[in-house]
Amino acid sequence: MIRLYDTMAREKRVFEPADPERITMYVCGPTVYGRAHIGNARPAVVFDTLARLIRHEYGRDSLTYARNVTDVDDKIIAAAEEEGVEPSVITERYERHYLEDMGALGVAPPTIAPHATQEIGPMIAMIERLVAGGYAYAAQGHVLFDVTKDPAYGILSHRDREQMIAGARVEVAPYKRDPADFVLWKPSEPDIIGWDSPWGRGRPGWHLECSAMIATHLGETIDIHGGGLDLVFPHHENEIAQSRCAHGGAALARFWVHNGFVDMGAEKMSKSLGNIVTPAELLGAGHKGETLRLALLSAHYRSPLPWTNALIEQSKTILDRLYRVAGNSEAGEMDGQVLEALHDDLNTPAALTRMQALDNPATLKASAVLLGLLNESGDSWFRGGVDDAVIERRIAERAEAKKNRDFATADRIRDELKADGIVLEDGPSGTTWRKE
RNA sequence: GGCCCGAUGGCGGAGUGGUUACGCAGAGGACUGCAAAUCCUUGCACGCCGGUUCGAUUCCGGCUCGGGCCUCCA
Repeated sequence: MIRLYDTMAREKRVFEPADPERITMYVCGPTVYGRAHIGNARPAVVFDTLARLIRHEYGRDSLTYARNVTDVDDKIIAAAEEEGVEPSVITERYERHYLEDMGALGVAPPTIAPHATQEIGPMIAMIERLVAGGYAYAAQGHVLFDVTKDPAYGILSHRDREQMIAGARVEVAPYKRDPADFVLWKPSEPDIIGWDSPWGRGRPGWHLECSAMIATHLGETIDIHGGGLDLVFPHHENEIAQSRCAHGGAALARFWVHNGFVDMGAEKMSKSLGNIVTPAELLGAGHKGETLRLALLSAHYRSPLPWTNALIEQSKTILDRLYRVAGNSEAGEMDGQVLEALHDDLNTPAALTRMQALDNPATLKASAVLLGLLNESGDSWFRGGVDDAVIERRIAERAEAKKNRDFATADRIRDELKADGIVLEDGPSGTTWRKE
């Protein structure tokens, strides 16, 4: 029995899918205009872990997990202009990087990865439905959602219209009837990417993309909608409004799950604040993807996660220890307490704590799979990619020196290997080695 | 200004109305030629003020501080 915290209900609820044979989950994916940072990686890792848990619980093929790619967006257009290339050059490049980076973190590809530019038809159809229903209006080439027509507007973020208006810090566009109205379709200048529509040539608004793709690929009401906490308002609130109004009041999602931020210092990591660290940089610096994944899972997914070098180093230490226990064992029986922790709103820190107490290699290995950890053999983790013949020869030389009680030579050999990132360990049955 | 979240030891981080997990780092010890790894031992915390209670870190209220959203944002 899985329990999940539902942002809309503001409490943990027992997760019961509408159809256990076909569970649906949608998570807001990347806007591909730049390299993903660690903060972007958190939802990918968190929802990948949730997907693993659901599949373990309900069966390999029970879950349809969609994570979209936003490949039409003003930031993409700006990046393309800056480089003097077509937007597709930008989006293809950064989508490729995104998949590489997430793959390194052990994030499996979602079942479906819909691209906004491939779904323009259904988006236009959805806007037409909203206009026909009186929920949206066209003005100056734009189509806007009329929030006054949706009495439920604000149910996710728990704020009413007066509050939104009172807090508005942005100038209200002149074509809006109500300050809280938001764009479904916006006009494109002739030199900007766009598609023909009943309202002229233009492009879809961001919020609408997700609503349309969800309806197309997963249905009107899905089991879980996920994303970062910063998407609650306005993005998800707007998705809800669009989808409910286009679908006769059907709820968009039965569970709303949001992850907290990765913090740098006291602030959230974000591109606009300029305080980002990317998986690519960290991997380039020699950190392993699994280390970063463990670091991302070391706090509960709803808590802020302070990102520091110490965290990365601690994660590596823990992973080394887990690999020492797991060794080259095959996966066996899963540990009940690890599973129990994950069932309780994906309590990965508690699961990791329990994993560190396990001494059965097969059990540890099987349990780690749920967190996407211990994907390698112990040999591969500690020795992979190194020419062992060279090292074995040096170990033999050192053994000879030790036999002659020539510890100076023995220590010199050990130091030299250390400088190459190889650690020697003298055990009762001889010397073994591992990568640092 | 509005709405929301959080505050646990040097760091990370669970959890609980009644002996305050666990990990990392630190200290001491065993082992080692010395290390490393491993094992043992160990010091260190529940923001402040009230309230409820036999008893609160845990529940309630206030305060302080921090963070988030209200604009693109994972």
